[in-house]
Amino acid sequence: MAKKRQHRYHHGDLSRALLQEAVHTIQKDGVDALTLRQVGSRLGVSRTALYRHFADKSALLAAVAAEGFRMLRVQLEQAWQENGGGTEGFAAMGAAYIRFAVAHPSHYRVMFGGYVRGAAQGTELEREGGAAFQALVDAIFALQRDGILRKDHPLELAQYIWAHVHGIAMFAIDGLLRQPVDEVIRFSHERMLGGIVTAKTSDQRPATSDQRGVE
Amino acid sequence: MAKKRQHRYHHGDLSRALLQEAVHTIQKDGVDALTLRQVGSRLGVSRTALYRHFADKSALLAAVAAEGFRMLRVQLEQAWQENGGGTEGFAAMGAAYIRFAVAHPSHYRVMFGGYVRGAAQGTELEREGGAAFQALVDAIFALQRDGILRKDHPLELAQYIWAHVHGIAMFAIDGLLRQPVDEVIRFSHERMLGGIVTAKTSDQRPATSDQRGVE
DNA sequence: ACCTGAACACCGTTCAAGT
DNA sequence: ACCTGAACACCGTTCAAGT
Repeated sequence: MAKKRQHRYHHGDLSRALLQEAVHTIQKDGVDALTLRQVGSRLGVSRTALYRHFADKSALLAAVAAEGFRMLRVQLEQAWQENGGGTEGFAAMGAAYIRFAVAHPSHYRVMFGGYVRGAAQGTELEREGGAAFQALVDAIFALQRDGILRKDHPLELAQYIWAHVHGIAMFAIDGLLRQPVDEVIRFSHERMLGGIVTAKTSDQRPATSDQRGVE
Repeated sequence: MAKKRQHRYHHGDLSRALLQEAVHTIQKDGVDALTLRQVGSRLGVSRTALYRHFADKSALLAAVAAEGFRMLRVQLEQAWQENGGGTEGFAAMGAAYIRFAVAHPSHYRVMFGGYVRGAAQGTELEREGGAAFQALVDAIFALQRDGILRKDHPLELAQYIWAHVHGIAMFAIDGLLRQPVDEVIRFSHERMLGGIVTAKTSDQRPATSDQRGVE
């Protein structure tokens, strides 16, 4: 519709606009279709204007990923707190994770697509990613303290749980889930807590010596 | 190394050579660094020779993914059978999955990197991917029949398990695992079977919040 | 500071032409 | 059938130059 050409400099927050436009493009056509030139021209800006705000293309993608981790962390913390922690909060957190991925697939794909390999030392991305993971670790601490979860090494347990929701999230995004996502969330939560072996009527589990070998 | 220029046509199986060279490049420099021109020139072949064997770049990647799924399926079936099925076979299968991903990260990344979106209808890729998944479903059928696993909907259960090993595999490939991969495999298998809730059925509240992981 | 056009060294893909 | 070089329409990135 013949967007009027701006001969003035880009007014507001170009950095933010570039980020949004990149996310929008990835959402619509995939990350491989993202070109800096098109992002610029969509915004009525020169194709090199972007370099005033991002070092290069991978820096733009790193910014997308960092934003994604920040949004994810907020969702996770919110889900935990609004449900008062505990088993309820844990379930809500898992659901929030998967729903975030489904709601923001382009962010999610960039976050875990390996586009951000080398750029991850001491950057905003690393910080935000670590903070999101920490939100889960904190929840696990609390659940262990309250005797709800096993007293495994918290980091190992967090990794176990994160890997699972990550796998579900990726399948959901890729359209590989055969059941509705809410059903998968429910099933996953239940089986994650209780395991997948046949439910014994008498006793719970064989005796795996009360304490696991430390370290 | 001044590879002698071949003025004759490429002798043997160019299709196979292209595939191998592509995998090698992805392994070394990542999938974004893969260029058809370089693959051709590495093989001492014109940069358009590839189009006699693959429709385009995404077809080449689809072939990499299909090969990956075929190799994975073989590994899974072998692990299951060589361990005589049952709980042992199941554990071996999970370990084989993760070890495959670690041993062939470039295949694995292409298999699940979303590079193969649209091209997946009725193709070799879809067939191979389906066959690999079926190997897991077959094992689950057997485990349910033998009363080892809960009688959940097999597909749902297979998806639950696959999502988990997939998540672990991705983390392993991305270098995000904080523990040795074999330890993660052991831990995952144990918790997947038995769940993550506190094992104690009797009351017993001994825990005075023992040593937390000091990370 | 922030933006610009021109230029460089690349891409994937097509196509008429060779053997 | 299989391979080739030239050509087309793109890229990311750099840089001297504008305001």
